[in-house]
Amino acid sequence: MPGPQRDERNGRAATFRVVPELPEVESVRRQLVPELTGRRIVDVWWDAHPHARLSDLDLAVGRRIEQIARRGKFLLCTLDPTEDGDPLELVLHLGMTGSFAIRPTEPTEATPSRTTTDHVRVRFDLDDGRTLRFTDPRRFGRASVIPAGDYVDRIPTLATLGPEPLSPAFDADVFAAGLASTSAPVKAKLLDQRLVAGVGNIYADEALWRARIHPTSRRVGRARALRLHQAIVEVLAAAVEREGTTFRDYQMVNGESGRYADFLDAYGQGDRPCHRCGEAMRRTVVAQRGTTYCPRCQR
DNA sequence: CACGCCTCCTGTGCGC
DNA sequence: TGCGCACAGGAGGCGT
Repeated sequence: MPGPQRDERNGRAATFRVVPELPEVESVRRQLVPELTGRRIVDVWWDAHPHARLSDLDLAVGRRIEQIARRGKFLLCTLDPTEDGDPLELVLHLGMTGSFAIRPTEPTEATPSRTTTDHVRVRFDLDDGRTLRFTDPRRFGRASVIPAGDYVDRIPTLATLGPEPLSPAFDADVFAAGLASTSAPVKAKLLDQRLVAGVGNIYADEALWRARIHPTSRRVGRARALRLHQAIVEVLAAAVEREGTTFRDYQMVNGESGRYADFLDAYGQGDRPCHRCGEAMRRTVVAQRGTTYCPRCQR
């Protein structure tokens, strides 16, 4: 699951968190499936906060988790139908800093005092004596129970979410047409979630580097769009295969400076030589997001 | 509608 | 040592 990682930038070590994107969320999903499928939720607690994106979680009490699917960066848990036959759905989003843990259920009298500092935002007590904890320091995550599939009214972003990039629904021609009919920077369109689902800041930079497209490019012709389509699929598929581990642990080389493994070619590579042409990678801001690219091979 | 800027939040690094 | 500030970003809101 996403967690603190080592960074080495300009000779200084730093820690930061891996922001979960499609591969990381898929990895989390695969870990949750064997633990949660078939389990009944017997009690729920959640953090009341003015801006908490947590809603109607009490509706999950008494329900059984039937399936855990993923759309983009969302986890979708099907709950069994209510007495009147309406199936419910638990929608989860990790935001920037969300993570899950499954632990033995603690006695209720032992828990309240811990809630302010441990950043646990939601607890789902399960019928097997364990608790699913949703921890989210920055509160950008979300957890909502909705009538199954009622995205248009309840979670519009899900209703307008683009195709899954690792499925046949991600059509190259549709993608190219979508890029052709816009004036926004191509990176903004990748982050937008409507052209393609699940791409975030890291894999947007990686895919653009691989396709040799400048992140601020506002005119992406068909040939480059097809290249980018292919790059998105390759970058995400490779990351899913690595179980969403975006970064490998910081490693020392001959007792000198450490470096990333070769997983990342763009993100976080500012000032380093481009893995393809050796030019110094450059850092800028696109769509209010830190962006790294090669000024020579990405035009 | 499309685009793009602003805000939510908090841990962390860095300058002084 | 400690203070204050900048920075990180997914998604939602809002102004143009």
